[in-house]
Amino acid sequence: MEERYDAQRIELKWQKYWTERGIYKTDLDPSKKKFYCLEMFPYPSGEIHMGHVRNYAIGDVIARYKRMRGYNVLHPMGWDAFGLPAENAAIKHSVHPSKWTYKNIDYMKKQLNRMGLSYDWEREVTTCSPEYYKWNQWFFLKMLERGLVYRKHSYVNWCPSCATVLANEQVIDEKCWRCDSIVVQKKLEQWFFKITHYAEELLQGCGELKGWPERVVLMQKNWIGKGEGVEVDFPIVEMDEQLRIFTTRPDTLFGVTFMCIAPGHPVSEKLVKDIDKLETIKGKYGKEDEKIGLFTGHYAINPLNSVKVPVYIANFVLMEYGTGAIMSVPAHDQRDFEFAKKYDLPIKVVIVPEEQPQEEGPPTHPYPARRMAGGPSRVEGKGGGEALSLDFTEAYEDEGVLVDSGQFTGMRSDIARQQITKFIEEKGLGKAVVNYKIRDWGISRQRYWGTPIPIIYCDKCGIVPVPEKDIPVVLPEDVKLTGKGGSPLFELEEFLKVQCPKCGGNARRETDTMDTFVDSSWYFIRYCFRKGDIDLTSELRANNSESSYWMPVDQYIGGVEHAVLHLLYSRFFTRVMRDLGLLNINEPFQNLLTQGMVIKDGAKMSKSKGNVVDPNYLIDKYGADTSRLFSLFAAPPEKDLEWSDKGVEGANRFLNRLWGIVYKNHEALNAKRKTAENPIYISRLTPDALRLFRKTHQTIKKVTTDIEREYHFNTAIAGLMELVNEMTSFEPKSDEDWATFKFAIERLLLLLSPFSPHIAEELWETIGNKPSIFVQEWPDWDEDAAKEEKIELVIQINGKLRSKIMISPGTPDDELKKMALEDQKIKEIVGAKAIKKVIVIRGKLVNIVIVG
RNA sequence: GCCGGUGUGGUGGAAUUGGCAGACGCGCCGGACUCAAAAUCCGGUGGGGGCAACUCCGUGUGGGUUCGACUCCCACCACCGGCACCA
Repeated sequence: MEERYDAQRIELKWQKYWTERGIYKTDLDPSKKKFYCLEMFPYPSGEIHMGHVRNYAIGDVIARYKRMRGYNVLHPMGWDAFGLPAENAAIKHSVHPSKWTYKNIDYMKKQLNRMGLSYDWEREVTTCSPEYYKWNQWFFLKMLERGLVYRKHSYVNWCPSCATVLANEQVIDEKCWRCDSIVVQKKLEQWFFKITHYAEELLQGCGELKGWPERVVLMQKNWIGKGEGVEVDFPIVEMDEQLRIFTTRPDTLFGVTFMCIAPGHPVSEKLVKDIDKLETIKGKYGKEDEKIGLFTGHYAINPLNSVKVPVYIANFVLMEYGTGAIMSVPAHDQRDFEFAKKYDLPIKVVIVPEEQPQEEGPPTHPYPARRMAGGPSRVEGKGGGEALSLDFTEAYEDEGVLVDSGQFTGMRSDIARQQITKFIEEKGLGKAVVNYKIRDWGISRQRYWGTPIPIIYCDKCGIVPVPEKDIPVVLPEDVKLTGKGGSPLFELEEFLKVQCPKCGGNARRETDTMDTFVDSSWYFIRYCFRKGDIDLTSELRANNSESSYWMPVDQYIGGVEHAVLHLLYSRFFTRVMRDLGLLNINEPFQNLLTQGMVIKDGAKMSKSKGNVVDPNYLIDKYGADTSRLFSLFAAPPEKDLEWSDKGVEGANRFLNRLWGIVYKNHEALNAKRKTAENPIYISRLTPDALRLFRKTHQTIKKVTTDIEREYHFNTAIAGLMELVNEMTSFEPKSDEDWATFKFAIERLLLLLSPFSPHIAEELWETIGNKPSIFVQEWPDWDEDAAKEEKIELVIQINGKLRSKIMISPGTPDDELKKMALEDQKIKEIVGAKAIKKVIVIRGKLVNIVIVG
């Protein structure tokens, strides 16, 4: 054994050993309980960063721990390999995206292996390979058959200089993330996945996500955005048109003083003759800063009270939500209020704050001032209270009591909502409806490096899906990427020109590719099988298929930035696949851990801020074990991790100390076969040895429960450090001492092995055990052995710490009370004062309550 | 604006059910080793007061509940994150 801890040497040694023995290869084994441990796969950008190190260190600890716990663990890794950066690199460096991507994968795979991660590489997924994206196309075709894919015109984010559609997340402050051009809205014909078909189910399914962080579930719920309300038809005066509106506040229907419709609303062109003015409004559509409107000259009738109200075109009304038309109640909606002020429209109050019972004081005002907050107030005088002051500064949007609302006057607003809805339905004026904020998922991208959409356009037959037998539609490689915009596929005749599968005539292929989020929506299902060109659907449909064994994922780990998009899409895809008879689960991810960011100098590490720490440098200098240990020790996984050079050195120091202890004793440890597990030894232990023995059991307990309880690795590692501190001050002399010492070291190495696998494996061998430590079982602790012989009893007087005494655990309450009262210090303080009460918490404390 | 989260020493963070606040690490201070330094090892380290035994204060702020509150309740402040004309 070498005196110096040489991380590089032992890490290479054991990585080679593990790979050669294939100890991470996983097979289906129905006799064992399965555990599917998954980390979000990386985009092969070129190099791993600290975020990856943290993410994958967390996942690896869980995978290794579960394996030692006897689970059959699936722990795979792959590459989210399609995407725009590859195209950018291609243009900049004149390399093909494919070459660039595969080169990056090669390098990053080496980096991951240097971290000593326990992946089964035989299941590696690379989304840009035809054998993978073929199934994107297959799903597309099946969804098309089922009406879950459709094509429509819609507004999309368009970068004029790149000449491509951008995803929402690629638009930063209304600018293109790549070239900083202002992104515009452009109407384009695009392919959509009908995720809204599953909106209700995805919302309901949130209830099943017990193992997810609450905030992520909440973000999903908010994203789906269910709104229950009612649609009401307002007839337009002197026209054969109904204006259908949606509202969640039917209780305010009597307060309608005007109507607004979206500039893109189909009726808008019928109502407005001045097209120029309409275009002006359209130009300001969706702009948050100002509300502008245009009076159409037309009026509509409120079907509830037959009041005639003017109809406006307004830029703030969205075509995409509800019906694209609203009833405006300025007294009870802030936006309507602002609009009414601007265009001098009437404001009619129909809800006032509910009367609160006043406990004291004269009833100077019928409503508590606190709740009025700038809202409407009643003017004293006119008996019935119908006269209301209108000089308030903002809309009153809270609940209250209806006034001036016909037969519903006096009703509480929440009840009125139900009653008016019922009334509308009975009279046939409209119907109760549910709206969702979630929109269908536009998947068309005018990019090259993605999955070709398997569609053919024929002049005679129209839109023709590529027949199933003809997929994959392979992405051609011999293209020229100029960066001038537009898909290079458009220039490629061999790709573009195709025979129509229906009529055999000349036809043209779709040149758009799929959003890369499609790739990542089901990759975790592909991992259930070996890599290669498999017939995925037959594998999925097979009896006792590997997917039914492995799915769902037991633990998913990744950044919170995917809280909505990727996780929502995956939940959607899982349901689609279920309905295609390919899966028998509803939710793909049982438990989700969203790890925090890696922070340096108060900001997320990023190249533009120049505060990145290169994992290569870290592993070169300290080794993978130190790097892993630090990233797990510095903060609990779900919190942000503040980078600290000194902290890394601390982690390294700990491993060095451990190495030193073993080095100092390795010959003796190797010679001594026996460990202290045998109770005969225990009875003969010296007090020092007994203390170490007890600490060892306590540490097993602590580390195990810390891992089980919310993966609190930071405190688990702190426990390991305590045990090492204990060992440092222990000098074995007798056989019993050595047995105790060896026992402590062996347990420590087992407990350390998921965190810092190489050094644990090396020292395990050094002290005379056969590799691999990872075929060992996770150690158990003995509750009795972990128990302290004497524990401190805290004695408080009136809740303040006044004395401590040593007691035996299990001393009865009466005894504790007696001991506390007899304590010298306590006697002095209590003196002659009367004792009101004594509270005894068994094994912990006694609190004496005295007067004065 | 709406929703959610977080506030603990010089610092990253502990504290399982309301029961010793500050585990463990970093830093700092002192000591050992050394010609010296680094590394390593040993000891100390929330703040104020006291020679000392000891004592008072202390978990963002202000209240409350309780024998007892970092923990529960109410109000507020600060920071972080998500959504944002969603009718």
